[in-house]
Parts: sequence; structure tokens; C-alpha cells
Amino acid sequence: MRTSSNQWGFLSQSIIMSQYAVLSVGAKSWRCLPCLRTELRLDLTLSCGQSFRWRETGDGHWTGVMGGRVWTLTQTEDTLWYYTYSMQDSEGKVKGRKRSAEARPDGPVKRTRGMITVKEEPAEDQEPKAKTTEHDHKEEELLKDYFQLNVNLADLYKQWGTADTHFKSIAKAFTGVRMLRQDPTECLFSFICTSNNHISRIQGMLDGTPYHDFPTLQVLADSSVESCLRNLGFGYRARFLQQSARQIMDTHDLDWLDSLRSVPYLQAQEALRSLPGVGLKVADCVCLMSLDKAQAVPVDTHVWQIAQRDYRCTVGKGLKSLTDKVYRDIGNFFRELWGPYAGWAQSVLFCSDLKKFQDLKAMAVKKEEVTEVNITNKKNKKT
DNA sequence: GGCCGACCTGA
DNA sequence: CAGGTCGGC
Repeated sequence: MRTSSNQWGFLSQSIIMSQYAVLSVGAKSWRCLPCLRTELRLDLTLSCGQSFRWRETGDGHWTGVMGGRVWTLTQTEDTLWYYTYSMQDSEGKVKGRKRSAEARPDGPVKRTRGMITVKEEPAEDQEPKAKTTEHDHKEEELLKDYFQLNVNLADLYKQWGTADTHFKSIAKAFTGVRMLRQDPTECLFSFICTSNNHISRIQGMLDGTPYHDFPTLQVLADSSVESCLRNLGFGYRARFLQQSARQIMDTHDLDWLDSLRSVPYLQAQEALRSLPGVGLKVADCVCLMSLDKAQAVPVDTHVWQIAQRDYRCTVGKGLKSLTDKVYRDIGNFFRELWGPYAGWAQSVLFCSDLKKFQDLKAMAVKKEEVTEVNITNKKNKKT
């Protein structure tokens, strides 16, 4: 399977053509938002398996597609910087507005690795300032919505830490792990691909360059899609993808998936489970990561292991794989522990359990041991 | 209702 | 075997 090229690309319109006018922009214009690193850590949040299409394209610079635009994001201790690229169609015409020539004197230096080139646009294509402001406002709102910045993460961490000492010790090194609010269609079809699969292969299937919009329901529902995706290495999941798209098109309105945002958690979960390739785990991922169900706790083998190892949770002990009942019991166990945002808390521990972050976790554990030693010493001194 | 094997693929 | 799900006992 090719992992270097865009696996979905042939199903959707490229936003950026790789051979010419790549990331076509005018004068660079970074904009920013006040945002503490304790509220958002781009590196943790964008690479912990919620979304598979963000890439670190430069040191601390993350590039991906969201809301029909290509974004590059980076951050300092208290500021989130963002940069969007004009969208073009396949004929190379710029569809979005051209960028204004306003530049940040002290903005972060944009660095890219290889694949991305920048073409300058003539400055005369600037649009009136009023429209620019309106447009800028819309992009700021897109970003706030995607990262759910209205949710105060520091407060949640405090609550979870009070209820759960293990969380508290881990959380010190993993602040700012935040739930994204993704597009439901992209989220659903991405997570159908995760079953019985590894992360590296999932990324190979879903990530790619050049940057592109996620394929639409109509495209995915086409009968030719299964064989196409099989040829690209999607395996038996190819059929699930095509069939799920077909079923949604045949039995629901086009906005059915989006409309699940406004129905109760268990109802949304049940609705999703009617789709081929969607069991409890995938349904919970979609509920949590795109349908505003903060209490959904996706229980995979990692989370099950965390429950047993770090919480002495005996639910389902001895079983080789999760039954639906055990799955629900473990979810309830965590919901009772963490409360209505249990799914958000779960993602922090899930993140801390990833192999690539073990060095970070080791630091937290080390601090914890030191703390324990100090407490013990104090006790010893007292007695 | 719960248990078990099959399912694509490649690190 | 891997961040499951499905279909058959």
C-alpha cells in the first residue's frame, strides 16, 4: 500500500494541486487568539488519534484541513497562531478570497518541510477591508468551534483530579489534551477504518498530501468505491464504508449525521450502530469526537487495559475480548468516576498511554514518586 | 444473551 | 497481532 500519497484524494477535489500553485497565498498573514497551553496542546491533541489528517509540517507547526480550508497552526505559552490558505479548484482558480497583505511583524516564522511550496499572489487582488474583517471573524469562529475553546479545560482537569488521584498525577504532564469537534461524516468514515487496525496503517489510509477535502457521502456511496478502496489497501473495511454511505443516503436526509448532534447520547449511539462496520466502539468515537456527546467513553483494548492496570477495574476480567455488556460496564465505571465529561478525561489517559508519549509520562510518574517519597519522609519525621 | 472465528493488510 | 465488527452457534 502506498502511504506516501493521498489515499482519499481520487474521491475528492484537491484543495491544493501539488505540482503548481501549491498553497497559493498572498503576503503572509498570521492571526492569533489568546489561548493558554494548559487549555490546548496542539501536539498532543492533534496526534492522539482523534483526527488522522493533521501533520507536523514544521517545528511545532501543524497543517491540516478543516472547514474547507487548509490551516497551519502553532502556539506559544499563551497564544494560538493560525494561518489559512486560499482554496482552489482543480483548474487552479482561487475560490476563496485572496489574503490581505497585512503581516505580523513578530508572528511566528513559518517553516515547512519540503512538500509545501508557496506561490505569491499579486497584492492587487486584495478585497475591501470590511469584507476582510468579516472573513477573519468567520475563520476565528471556525477555529474556536473546532477546538471547543468555550469549554474550560483547566476547570475540568481540576474536577477530574479531585475525583481521581491517578488522573491527577498523569495530568501534570498532559495538560491541554482537548476534544476536537470534528465533522461527523469525516469522523464516522475515519473510525470505521480503525477497527482491528494499527494507527500507522490508519494514518497511511487517511492521511496524505496534497491536502484535500474529505470525500462526500454521495461519492462514498457509489458502487465503484468498494473496489477502489480495496485496491488502496483498505481491506474488508472498504465494503463497510461504501455500504454505510449507501445506507445513509437511502434511508435518511443528507444532514442526518449532523442532526444527531441534537439527540441524546444513547439515541445517537444506537442510530450509528445501525450502520455496517459500526459497533459500540466506533459509535462512541463518533459521538464523542463529532456529535457533542462528552460522556461517551470509547473503550478499546488500550482503555480496557488502563481500567484494569491503573484502576483495578475487574469488569470483564478473564475475557479475551470485550462483550457489549462489559463494554458498557467499563464506560459506566468511568462515567461514575469522571462525570459528564468522562469522554474528555478518557482521551487524556489514552494520550498518555501512547507509545510516543512514554517519555512525557515517565516524567509525570517520576514526579509522582518524588512526591510520595516526600510525603513518606514527612510522615516518618512526624512519628 | 454470550462466545468464537473470520476478516484485509503489513509493521 | 493490531485502537473491532459481523454472523453463526
